[in-house]
Amino acid sequence: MSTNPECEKKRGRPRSERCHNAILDATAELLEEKRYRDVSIEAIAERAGVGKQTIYKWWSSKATLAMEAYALRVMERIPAPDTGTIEGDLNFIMIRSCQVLSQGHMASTITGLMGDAQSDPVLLSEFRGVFIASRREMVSGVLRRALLRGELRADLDIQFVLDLFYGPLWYRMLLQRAPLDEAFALGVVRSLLPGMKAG
Amino acid sequence: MSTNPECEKKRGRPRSERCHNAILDATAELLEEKRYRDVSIEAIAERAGVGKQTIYKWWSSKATLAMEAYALRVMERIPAPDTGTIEGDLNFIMIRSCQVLSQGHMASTITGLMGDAQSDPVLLSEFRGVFIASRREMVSGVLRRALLRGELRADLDIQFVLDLFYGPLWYRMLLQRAPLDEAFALGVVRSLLPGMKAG
Amino acid sequence: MSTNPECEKKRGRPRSERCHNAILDATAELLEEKRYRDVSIEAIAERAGVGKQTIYKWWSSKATLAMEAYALRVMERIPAPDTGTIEGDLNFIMIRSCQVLSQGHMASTITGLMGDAQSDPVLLSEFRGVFIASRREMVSGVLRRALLRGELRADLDIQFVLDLFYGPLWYRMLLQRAPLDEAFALGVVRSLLPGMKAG
Amino acid sequence: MSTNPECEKKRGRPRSERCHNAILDATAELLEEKRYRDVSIEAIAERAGVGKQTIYKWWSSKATLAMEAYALRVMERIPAPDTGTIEGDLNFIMIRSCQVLSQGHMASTITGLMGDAQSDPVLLSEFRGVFIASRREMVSGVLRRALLRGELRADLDIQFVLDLFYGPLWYRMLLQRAPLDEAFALGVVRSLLPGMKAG
DNA sequence: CTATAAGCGAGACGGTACGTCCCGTCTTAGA
DNA sequence: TCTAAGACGGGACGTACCGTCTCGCTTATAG
Repeated sequence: MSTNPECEKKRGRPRSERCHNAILDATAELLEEKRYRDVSIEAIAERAGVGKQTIYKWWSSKATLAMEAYALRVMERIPAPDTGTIEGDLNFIMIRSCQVLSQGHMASTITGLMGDAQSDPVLLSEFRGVFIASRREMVSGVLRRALLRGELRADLDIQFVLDLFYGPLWYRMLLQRAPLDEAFALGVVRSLLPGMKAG
Repeated sequence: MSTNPECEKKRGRPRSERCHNAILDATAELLEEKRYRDVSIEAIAERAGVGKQTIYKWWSSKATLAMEAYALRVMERIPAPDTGTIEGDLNFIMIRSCQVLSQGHMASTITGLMGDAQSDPVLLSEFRGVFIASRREMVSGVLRRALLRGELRADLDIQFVLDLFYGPLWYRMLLQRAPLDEAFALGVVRSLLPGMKAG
Repeated sequence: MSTNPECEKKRGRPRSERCHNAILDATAELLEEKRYRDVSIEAIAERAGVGKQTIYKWWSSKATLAMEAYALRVMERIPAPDTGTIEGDLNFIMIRSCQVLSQGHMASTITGLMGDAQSDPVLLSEFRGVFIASRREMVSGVLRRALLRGELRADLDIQFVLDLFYGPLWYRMLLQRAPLDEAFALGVVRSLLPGMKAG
Repeated sequence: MSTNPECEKKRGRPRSERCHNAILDATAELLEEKRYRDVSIEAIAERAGVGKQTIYKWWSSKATLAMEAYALRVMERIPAPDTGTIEGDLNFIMIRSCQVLSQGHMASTITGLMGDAQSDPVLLSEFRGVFIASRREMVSGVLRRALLRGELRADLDIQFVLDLFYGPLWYRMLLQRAPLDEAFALGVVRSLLPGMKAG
């Protein structure tokens, strides 16, 4: 994220923390005000009271910047649950995820990022890292715990289950065909569990 | 699709079929050569040997044009199967879908369209109509047939099943975390069927 | 003007008088509403309720059309005087000319026409014919009458005098440095007469 | 001319002198190659190897740019004479002016500028400043000198005389009815002097 | 206590594409 | 055959941002 700051030698004026934050804040603000597409680097720079070069210096693209500024903090709103049962855990996660992804320009930002990422493999993997991996790992942990408890089939392909789990959520978010409500969340979990349960 | 064809009156020079096609062809060509983002209306006009205005006259945006030019013809490559069993039908559809969506700049185009569509409800519903609805209806027919045959639970929520069916596919296509191969296709169907089957 | 209508044979639908006038009226109206530059053939056609082609059929350019529609009728507002003395005649003409050329978008139209005419010798000579020649001839007659009366030097170069007479008027109109008022009109005549008078 | 040079502050990258000149040169070149009307900002930018925006940044219109690029340097070709007599001075100025205004696309450029200027008071006064004022002031000086020498009537209205002096020249240039030759130049001076001389 | 080296704001710059306007030509149907 | 309507290729408009490039100023460490 925004290049490694732990440089061996450090001559010259050190990076301004104030400006770093101002840029991230401006980006987050603008992404809440308007759609990803309509947020320009130029506007971010102006809002942050910063030269464009300063942005380009630390972030390679609007996408990278947006991920750090906006997306990360959003992803963190879905913490790892521990209700004791796999059903409870998954329900919690799915309901929370639906809530978070329903908010504001979330869908616009995510699709925008995806669009940019399709052009750029590095960016795409960064995107996966930020938006996907951390939540997948969290759910992964939940599933492994359930396995240990003997709730789930021993031969479960966790990565594949994660695709089945998150797929419908993203699909609905992007298509906006129907709301990401609690009924949907519970339905997804209920439908997947039969194929996962032990016995 | 390129404005309504219900031309009650037909005064003035009629729309040129040649130019209509030239534009669609040029668009399709360019979308195969480069990413959605990098295809400009200007380039389409030049390739088609057409004035920009002529494009703007019939299509409101690059997205609308791209959908008509490129996407439609791609979607048609997934015909309705009839293997006799729900398992066979769904496997066929999913395998074909994976193949089609893996090709060329497909993912880039779709994400680009989605990005544009997030800004514009009209466009989004048009997008759903073109890319989603027709295939959903096709699968819907397959499921209803299986219902009549008694293969599936009578209380099945077909629309919801469709989300579960297509969700993982789109999720993988967009994230490019793993390939859309046959193993994946068969796995999705195998995982969903237990929760759908009668008895 | 607008091509000769007295064609020998006359098969097919005859030229519509209504539309001819509608075009001229629309042009005149628009030239009174806005500057020459800002009047487009397209706007004239629409205002006149006429196809563009109909305009192009009868007039070769906006300039030609404008001259016929607007300028001619203006020029006719400066009739030939006969006060009995050269001084009286010239004063009358100059005062009237100043009045007419001060009105509305007159200057804009004339400069616009001139601009177009600089590119096109045919148009320029047409312009001279419409705007210049008729008034020059009128003044020419006035001068010749005065010559016969013995008021003026016998060796007077009438064409040259006309340049001196009209030059300052156009110069002021175009530069708008100072108003085309009566003082100016009388001043011009008063200044030129000494060099023209007999004896 | 090209926005104020009174840059109190000078933050940011300074204006490129090279590009400033490249634009002016390109404009002058193009105005010598073709008519004012046919010179586009786009062509100027391309010829100068410059972005369009850079032009729009420093000049508000093609007219302003043309004046600075082309007209100014032309006007300077008519220096103030000092032959000792008013007749000699005026003859020199008029002959020179006729020569300069006869050259190339001069008439086209000037009429084009005038056409644009009729729409825009600011531009018109700028036009007067560039094309008119400096030469008028020069002639004004010549006349005042002659007044001091007692050659001219003490009550001479200099501004008015200037209209009489320059009017016929512009009139002929624009109408192209007759050439701006030496005979014409001498004729104008000869005709005006009687009304100006003292005694 | 300088020198050197970033970081930073400001903003000029070459460039690409945008969406619009109007040009002058064309192609229909109907008068 | 004329007309209204309007589609069409084309050219230029003026604007918005892109990413890069100077500048002068500021703020550090290294000599």
